[in-house]
Amino acid sequence: MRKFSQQRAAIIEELSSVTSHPTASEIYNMVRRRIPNISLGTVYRNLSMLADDGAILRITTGEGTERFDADTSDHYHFCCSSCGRVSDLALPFCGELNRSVEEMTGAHVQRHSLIFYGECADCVALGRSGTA
Amino acid sequence: MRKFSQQRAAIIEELSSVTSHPTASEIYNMVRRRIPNISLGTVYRNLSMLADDGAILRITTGEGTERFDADTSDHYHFCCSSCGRVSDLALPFCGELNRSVEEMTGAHVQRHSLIFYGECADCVALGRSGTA
DNA sequence: TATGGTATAGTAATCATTACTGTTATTTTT
DNA sequence: AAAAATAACAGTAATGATTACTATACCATA
Repeated sequence: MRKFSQQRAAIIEELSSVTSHPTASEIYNMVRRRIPNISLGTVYRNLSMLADDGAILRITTGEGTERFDADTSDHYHFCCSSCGRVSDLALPFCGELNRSVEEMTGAHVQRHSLIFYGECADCVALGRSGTA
Repeated sequence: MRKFSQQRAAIIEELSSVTSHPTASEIYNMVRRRIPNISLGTVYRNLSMLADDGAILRITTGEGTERFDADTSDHYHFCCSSCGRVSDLALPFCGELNRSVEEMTGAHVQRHSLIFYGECADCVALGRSGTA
């Protein structure tokens, strides 16, 4: 049975306290304020376990590093190519898509990931472009 | 102006000859049959340039390594968690989604990526599960 | 044929992530 | 509540994909 460690609790709490979809090392720095000698490996291991359990979401944007989200409700993301930020979208979730793909392919579909890429409103306003 | 090198031509040709969405090192091995001393760095650099130019597609599945696709038409992908294969889906493409997100957020949306995850029909039939 | 620009091969470096090892914490059993 | 069993930890080393670097080679044009 899975044991309840302070480290795992702190990771969940810190991740739940933000909406910024932090990376593993950002979470590491957040948790270190509470548990100064926590190991980066511990953060990675717990994030993986939690994501595998479905307790948190792992977001793969392709911009180098994985990001994590404590909000496990079905939703989609936007990733800004200029500042690198990832934000939630209030787009309706299409659960039926999974069923469509199953019928179309015979595969067993577990989930899908929909990510939009571009320049966020802030970056557009500031005239930034291209450079992360 | 961008120069047309044999290496780049070979990379495009090899990638166009398959529908398997190979990784950079798979493409490296394919091209090496024709240009034995081509460098892995050359493959990576050309794949990046081609993807940036929109001449090929870069597919980020989150299963460790990036994959590439010579088919640049708008389409979606399925990624099998058991065998790791990535396949094309004949799902209708929703270009209007980009516009919706723009109106909703004020961002400038360039593209979106929709990937389905699960166990492909072959793996379901063979009773494999979980292990890549 | 000299010049400037782009690409290349080969190698070294980077960086996110994972694996390993001996120790500590948590749970379960007595 | 002590002991036994097991999961998790800290710290560090290893892995592996990707990028950067450097000196050389190719190609076009003046």
